[in-house]
Amino acid sequence: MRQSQLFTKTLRSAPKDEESINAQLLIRAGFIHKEMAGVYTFLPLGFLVLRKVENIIREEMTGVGGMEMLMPSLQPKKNWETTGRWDDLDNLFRFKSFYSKNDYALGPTHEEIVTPLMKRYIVSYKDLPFSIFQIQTKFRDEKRAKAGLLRGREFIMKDLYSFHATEKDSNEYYEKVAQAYKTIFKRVGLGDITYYTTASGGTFSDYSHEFQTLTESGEDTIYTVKGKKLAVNQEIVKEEKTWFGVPSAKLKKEKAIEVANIFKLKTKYSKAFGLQWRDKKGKVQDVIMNCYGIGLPRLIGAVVEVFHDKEGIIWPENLAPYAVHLISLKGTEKEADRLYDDLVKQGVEVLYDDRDVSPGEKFADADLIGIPKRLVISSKTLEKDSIELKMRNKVKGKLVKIEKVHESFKKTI
RNA sequence: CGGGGCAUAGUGUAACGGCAGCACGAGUCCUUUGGGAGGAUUUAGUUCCAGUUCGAAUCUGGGUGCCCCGACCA
Repeated sequence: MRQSQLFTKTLRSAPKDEESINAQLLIRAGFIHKEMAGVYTFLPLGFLVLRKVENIIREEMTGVGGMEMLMPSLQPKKNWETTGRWDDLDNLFRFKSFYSKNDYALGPTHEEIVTPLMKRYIVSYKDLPFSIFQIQTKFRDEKRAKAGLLRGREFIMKDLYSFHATEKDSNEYYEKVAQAYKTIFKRVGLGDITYYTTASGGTFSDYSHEFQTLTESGEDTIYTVKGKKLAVNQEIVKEEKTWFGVPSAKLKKEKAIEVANIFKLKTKYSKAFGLQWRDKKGKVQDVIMNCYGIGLPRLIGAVVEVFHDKEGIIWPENLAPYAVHLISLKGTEKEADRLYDDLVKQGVEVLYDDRDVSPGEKFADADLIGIPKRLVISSKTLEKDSIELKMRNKVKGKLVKIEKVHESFKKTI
């Protein structure tokens, strides 16, 4: 991508109505645009990041056997009445059609769609187990949208639903997906600071777990167990005296963002909709369900909250919109064009700053946008038949022979 | 939903109740090019509705929007 063609511009200062770091940096750098509180447009740069996250999640969900599909956001009132959530779920978007006067919900989650749907397909023990997932826009009428991408009213979520005959199978699969989630957080660069916690929701049990990423801007408080990759939610600390043999008083208090949440739904929804299966003797039993969610924008927001400095974003390699930011300084247009074409041919994702602006502006924008590798080509570097490579997370760069980069970027850098 | 705050050009910020100004951005021209360059010139704004007043960005009332704290968060 030639930066001169990119229609978004960077902003020197953040809009004054954004205080969260993720929103400030993502808006300034031109990744997102706020349409209203809790609702953002993903601009070209942001969309590339979104696609990266999406593909990582897709790979891992497919890896645990999830079959991808797509369910509707627009949903009938009836299904929500069946589970009682039309009245009980306070952040459910509900509205009436102007013409037909029918009531609709905008899906905040999809148990009300997927459970009755599966009645068509689940009949006998032979049909179980399996899981499906989608990556789709959710709507939640949050009383208070906040912190940029961390809590929106419209956001893209990956939701996986699994269907089982037995509790044992359900529990085993639950663990399998939890492992896949750990891999996802590792791949997006948050592995070291993301904790698998027992959630506070509902009964104190193993019904539900959260993945909490440590960061100062987090809205949750968790207690971590020293030396172990374990953490507990605040509410549970109050209820329990010890946790994995550690006295509650000795747990370390930390702030975190809830980046994912998984639930054992048991038979709650299958009972509501009559989703059942027949065993070998023909006996009818309720299907056991689990669900597993990750909010994509929130995950991106969390990554920015964790990886940034004064100058801007520092993308983990797997999420960066481009692998390389190629910057050409005055008088090197020909060489830079040639290198850009070669890199594109080699399949390298490159943002090429070919704009006619001052070097300082190019460097400042590169730092703000936060692509991991920066290549600068200038008359200085060309004197040494070289190009300067600087990593976004390092202070100093180094010279690399330009011919080698022409031959193979991957082998050289 | 309770509490607090804010609303002026694309962005950031000024203006006693009396001509809406500055910077950045954007456009044009010239010069400049290793850490947000300089000159000339152009462009664009008072959240909405009422009220008070000779006169309102400014005062009053209401609406709307946004931010923050709390509550909530399948």
